[in-house]
Amino acid sequence: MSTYTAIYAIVRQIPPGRVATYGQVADLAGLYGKARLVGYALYRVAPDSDIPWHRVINARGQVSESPVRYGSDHLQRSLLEAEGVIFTANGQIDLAQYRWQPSLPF
DNA sequence: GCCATGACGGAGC
DNA sequence: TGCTCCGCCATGG
Repeated sequence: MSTYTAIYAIVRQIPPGRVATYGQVADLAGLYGKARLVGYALYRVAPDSDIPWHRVINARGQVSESPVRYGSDHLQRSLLEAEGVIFTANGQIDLAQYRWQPSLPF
């Protein structure tokens, strides 16, 4: 049982076609203000897991790019588009439309 | 055990 | 809206 266990549990609850921000996941996991840990947790989990890591984006509605990802950000965008998430010409996602709202009934 | 780093967020300009 | 700086804390050397 580690700190990341809560993070993984939250990410697994994100339904297809929806996205959540790092800060939102951190908050739901009881780690308000510690969004960095969420990013680090997803970096550790890797894509060979059953966790929908691609549904987690930053607060700006964009896919975070980093040298350590070696272009997996492109994969993330493809996975989201496959679920019906539309990207703007600026490479952003309309959070007002796609942000996961766990408090509201589906 | 200390130091640098990082898939981030928010405040300040 | 965009850039810079600081705080957060787990991980690796």
